[in-house]
Amino acid sequence: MTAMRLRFAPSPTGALHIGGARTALFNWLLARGSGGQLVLRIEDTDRERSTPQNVAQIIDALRWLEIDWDEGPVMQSERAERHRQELTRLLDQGHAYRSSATAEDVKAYKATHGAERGFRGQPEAEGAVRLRVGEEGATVVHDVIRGETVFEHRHLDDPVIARADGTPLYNFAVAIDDLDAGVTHVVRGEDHLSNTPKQLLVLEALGAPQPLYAHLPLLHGPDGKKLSKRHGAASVQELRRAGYLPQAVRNYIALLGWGSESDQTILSTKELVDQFALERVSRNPARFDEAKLRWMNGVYIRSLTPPQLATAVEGFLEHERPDAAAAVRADPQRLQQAARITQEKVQSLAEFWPLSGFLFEDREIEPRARERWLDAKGTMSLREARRALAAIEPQDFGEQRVQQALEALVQRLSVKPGQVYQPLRVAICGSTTSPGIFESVSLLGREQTLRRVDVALGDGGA
RNA sequence: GCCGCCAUCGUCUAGGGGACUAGGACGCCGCCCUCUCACGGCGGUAACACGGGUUCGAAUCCCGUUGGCGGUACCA
Repeated sequence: MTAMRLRFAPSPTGALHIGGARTALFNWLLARGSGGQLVLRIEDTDRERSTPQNVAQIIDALRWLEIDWDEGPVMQSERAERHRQELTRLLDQGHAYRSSATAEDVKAYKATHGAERGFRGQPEAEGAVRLRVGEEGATVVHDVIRGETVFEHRHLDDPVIARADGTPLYNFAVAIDDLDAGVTHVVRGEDHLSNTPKQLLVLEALGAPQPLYAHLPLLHGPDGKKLSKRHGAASVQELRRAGYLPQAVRNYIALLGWGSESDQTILSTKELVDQFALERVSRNPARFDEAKLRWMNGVYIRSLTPPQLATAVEGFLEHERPDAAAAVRADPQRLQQAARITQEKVQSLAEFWPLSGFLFEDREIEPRARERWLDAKGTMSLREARRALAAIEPQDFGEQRVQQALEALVQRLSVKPGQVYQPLRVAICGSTTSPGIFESVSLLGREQTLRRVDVALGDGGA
């Protein structure tokens, strides 16, 4: 594959959304797969909505996703001189003209000339700069994903490419920037397809070479509407906060609008790089389905070694629950063991603390759990369990020994296992769900276990 | 309104004229495993938007309709 020059060019008007993340990923996969480069450009020419905070947030999100770039970030606003230069050329050569026509004027024009008729302004001394679009002919967008789309010039308005004060507008700046950056492939969302002829026309007026285009299908929320907060985690930041692993997010969003030839669902980043091809990208819009991401995240969590999971959990807690992070950091050994026994029970990093935090802190017993399992019968079982566990020497308090003791008790009492395990579970973790009871008890340790049982029994502590 | 893009299970998709009684994954349902929750295993549910063509033959090609989406800013 020949090396491709790609670019990811977000506008810093908000957080990096899932759609933007996918665009970034696709560009990155192409760059890495072809031995090419990826340029990061920040399109901040919208002075109203662009903020440095958003820039920082986008860069942070890309780093978290482990998507890196070879050049940039290039600030579009810092290229004003270049833009002005080319704008002047266009004006001088008569490819563009100034016009004070407003959106209202365009509307009025269409009312008399027909709605499908492109607007043509009269050159004036002042006003915004419009690119002259010919009456005849058409501009054809050759899209790697969609094939050819023909835009007839007579339907196109003379687009405004710069404000009256000379500052460039998107469709102009983007054409110049892609040109100067030597971009070979413009891979972006389908919402830009209608913009492409304008950019092509700018390039043509400049006598400049044109890149290849690939317009990705748009991403929607579960209801088919535009993705928004309402749909849960819609930005990369939110995904991170929800406890997803970056590699899982990469795998999942790669599958939105693309599928490997082998029909594989779980693909490592290397496999993604090796297998991704623009030619296999779908033309249909896709919906973001968090249920599948959750499942996939679980698969990735289970594929981690306990030390790796421990590290991920710690990083997550540091970000989301500093208090819990401190507790967990105080006992790295236990954290690793906790990771081991929790691994197959969670689908996100966020579930770790609720499920296994009891290994690091005392917890109130949930009222419903107490009601259900610490009644007269449960209390009796719990006393028996306490006795059985107390009989184990502290240094023998391993999983096997705990299991033996408890299983023997179940047998002796001739009750269902749950009749012994559930009250014990509730006593040590405050809830009816936890990692396996033998592992949990053993990890908690003899002393802590007995103490918590006593508290639950009302025999000690408070 | 106008210009344009798109249309296979609920969702992501495979499919590029006969291999399709339409395959995979998630979800959902059932069974098994089982100390809770999960994991895992097995099985099941479920789709070619509609109408015309073209063809011996269409999910696959063409046209139309409908629907969804995008653009239509001195936003990006």
